[in-house]
Amino acid sequence: MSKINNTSFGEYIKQLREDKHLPLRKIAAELDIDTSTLSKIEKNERNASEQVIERLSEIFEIDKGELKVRYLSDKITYQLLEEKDGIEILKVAEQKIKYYKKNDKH
Amino acid sequence: MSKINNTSFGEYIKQLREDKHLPLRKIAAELDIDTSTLSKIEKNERNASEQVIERLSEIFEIDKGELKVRYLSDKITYQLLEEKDGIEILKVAEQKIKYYKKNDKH
DNA sequence: TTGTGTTTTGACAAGAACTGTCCAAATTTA
DNA sequence: TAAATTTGGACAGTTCTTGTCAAAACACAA
Repeated sequence: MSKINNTSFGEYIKQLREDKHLPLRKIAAELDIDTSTLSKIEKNERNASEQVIERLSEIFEIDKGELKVRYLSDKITYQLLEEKDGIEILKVAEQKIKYYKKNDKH
Repeated sequence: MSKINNTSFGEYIKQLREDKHLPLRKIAAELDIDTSTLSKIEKNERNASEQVIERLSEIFEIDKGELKVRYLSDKITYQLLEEKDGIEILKVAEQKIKYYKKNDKH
């Protein structure tokens, strides 16, 4: 199983930021976004763009792929949380992705 | 593993419709949507609303839950098809959903 | 407590994405 | 060929997302 825990994307980057005792203001400046936007990203109230994710991975020196996994898994979780058959939906999606990858259809 | 094959949602309902030799026009009327909209749904170019999915399940006498699984797994597959770590993202999402369900947090 | 820096919230306009709708072109069927 | 079916493009209306700003709420040292 994966080692990524159940911390949300927002909570995770907030944690990274606080570990380094940096204010939102500073990170937001480095990301070239508004402080309030970053605040909302940390509270999972706004999307993080591809660019923001990339810069975050640089700033905190973490793998970009891992960060994307955290981000996108969060989004999918959110989409399925109210669904009765959430887990089955994921299983079927997994089959489909494997099928498409196998057959080179992207 | 699930028994749902790798047919897309659109292809699937198109198949159901053609098996009964019914024109788009008729089904669209029953769904109370435009013929061209149904055409696009069958080609996966438009979203199917909750209501449309429900009516489709009635018209073709299939389980609504299964139809939703087909529909939503398609959407998720599409979101992840270009991602390098698609499968891992699904695994992490699965953990998260289980975690939330266990802790009753919806 | 006041003052200073930080974080959160709500509002707003601009832009993007999605919807239902119509019509004409293309395709299929008879 | 003619009729029916299917598809594609265009359109306005709506909803959702975005970046931006300013004020409110908060934390906390002096």
